Amino acid sequence: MSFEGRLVEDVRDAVRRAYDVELETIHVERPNDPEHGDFATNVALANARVFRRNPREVAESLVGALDAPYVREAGVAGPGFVNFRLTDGALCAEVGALLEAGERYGRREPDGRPFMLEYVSVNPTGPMHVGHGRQAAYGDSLARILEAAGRPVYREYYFNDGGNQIRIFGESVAIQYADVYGKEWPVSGPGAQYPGEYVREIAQDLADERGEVYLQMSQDEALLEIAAFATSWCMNDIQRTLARVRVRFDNYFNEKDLYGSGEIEAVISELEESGHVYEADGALWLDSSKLGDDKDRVLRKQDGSYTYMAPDVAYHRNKHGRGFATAMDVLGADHAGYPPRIRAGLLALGLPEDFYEVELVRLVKLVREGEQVKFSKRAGNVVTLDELLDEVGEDVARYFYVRSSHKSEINFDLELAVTQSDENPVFYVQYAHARIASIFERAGASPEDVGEVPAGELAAEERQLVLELLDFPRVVENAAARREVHQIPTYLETLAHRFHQFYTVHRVLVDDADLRARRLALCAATKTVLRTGLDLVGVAAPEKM
RNA sequence: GCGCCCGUAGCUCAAUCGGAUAGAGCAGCGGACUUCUAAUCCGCAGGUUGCAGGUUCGAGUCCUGCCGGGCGCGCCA
Repeated sequence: MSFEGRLVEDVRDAVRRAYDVELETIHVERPNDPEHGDFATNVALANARVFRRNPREVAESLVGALDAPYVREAGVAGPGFVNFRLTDGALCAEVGALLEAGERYGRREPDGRPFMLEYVSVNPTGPMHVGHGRQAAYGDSLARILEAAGRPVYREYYFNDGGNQIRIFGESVAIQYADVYGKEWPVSGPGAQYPGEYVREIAQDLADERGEVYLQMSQDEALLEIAAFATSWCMNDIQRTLARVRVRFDNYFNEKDLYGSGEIEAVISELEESGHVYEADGALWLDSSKLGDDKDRVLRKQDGSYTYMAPDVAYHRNKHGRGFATAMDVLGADHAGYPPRIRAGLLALGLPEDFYEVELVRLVKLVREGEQVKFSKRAGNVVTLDELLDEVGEDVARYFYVRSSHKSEINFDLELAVTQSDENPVFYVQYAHARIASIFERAGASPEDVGEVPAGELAAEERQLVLELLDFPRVVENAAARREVHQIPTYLETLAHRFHQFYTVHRVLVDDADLRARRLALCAATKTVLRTGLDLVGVAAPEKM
């Protein structure tokens, strides 16, 4: 158990002894100012009313009643905080426990029903762009963090290879394909066409692989096959890019399967039985306005075809049927209108309210030479994720994507990203790791060989470093519970800073055997946590830089 | 107009779900390498946390109202 957990229990005991009162929540935290001790609690302040005494007085009696051998010093401060200072021996022992746990430190064993996480899910009509990159980085990191926090995670990518967008996309490719042979493809309508060089590339590949056949067969038939070729081409492209940024999925779920299995019809009739649907203007509506949405939504259009909502509700229903405790969608902020209607549909089906969860990831604003780059798929001036990766590298991209809260917009200055890459905080963290590796190389030892941690007095920088290391499990837990991936980078930067401070002041490879062993243990522990933390956001921990 | 999200140092962002003197990086200025990697460290400067109220021992954090920005509000996906 962590010090925090132990302290909470011992403070609870102290309260019981002093006042014969049972408190539910006791908050222990690490003060900002080291002068205030290693840990502090505000129980006296928060519960002054319960005790009917002034907070400082309460704090005094709690200090008197506290029985915790690992606490060297407990004192009252400020308006009524109780500050704790731990013994160096206990801190050293904790570092030993950390090393014992190794890669498992900060991680819990997976337990409970699996958590379904859906992310990216971009339509196979083009390459991934920089906005998708952020969703991929966030989603994959969140999956890793949830797993570390003990939730088994199943990662799924939902893709649509039918529907209107795909038809238009197929036609766009067909036009270019015909052009390869100097022919013109008869356009079916005024619909939008996909711009971008990759359309031509697909058409060329199609021509190279299959030849002229599609110019001979019926147009409808040809279009189907061309669209199939094109979407599969794009899926390959997307998967290659994802692999490049170390983002993986357990399953790719195909929308077409929902049509084939009859699940959509089943869901529609179930909704009809629920009494939440009605017919109007020749269409079938869901009374979603009664289920938290802004207005009612159409499920089946006048022409008898479904809106996208029908398969999407069926899809989430399908997730529930597969036994997942939670289904979370990671979506771009431009899809903010989507969750309320899906939620409405699921509520109508009688699914529990907490089954469906959504995290919206803000879009990435691209800046080039101080000016914002407006881009849209339609205009064809997208900056692809691959281009970004070519410029800044995988580690920088992944780290930058998740460094700030997914709820805030980020500006990505392309020029700056390249020219200032040396000052990127990701290198700061990686450098700390490489520095430690270098110490072990010099010592002719391996971090795995570090055994017992000889107890002894710790210098201020060592204390700060140890306390930071011991905070890691809480950070992971917190990041998972709040779905805040950016807490990991924030933590890693603080930890790296603590290490660099320690490194500057204290020499590790000294003659004194105990001191050397203790400092090597500190280094090994830091290295472990840095590597684990970097892994949680999919960034490499280099041995050399 | 309605709904959701966001306004924190010149810039990019944090702030442990109400705690003590709001912190980092970059940019600026000044220091520190004959010793394990100076991609580092230390110091200085930089703030009315958009504005105005409210809740209480205590507010960047919670409530209300404004101001400013983003996104959404299709029988498109």
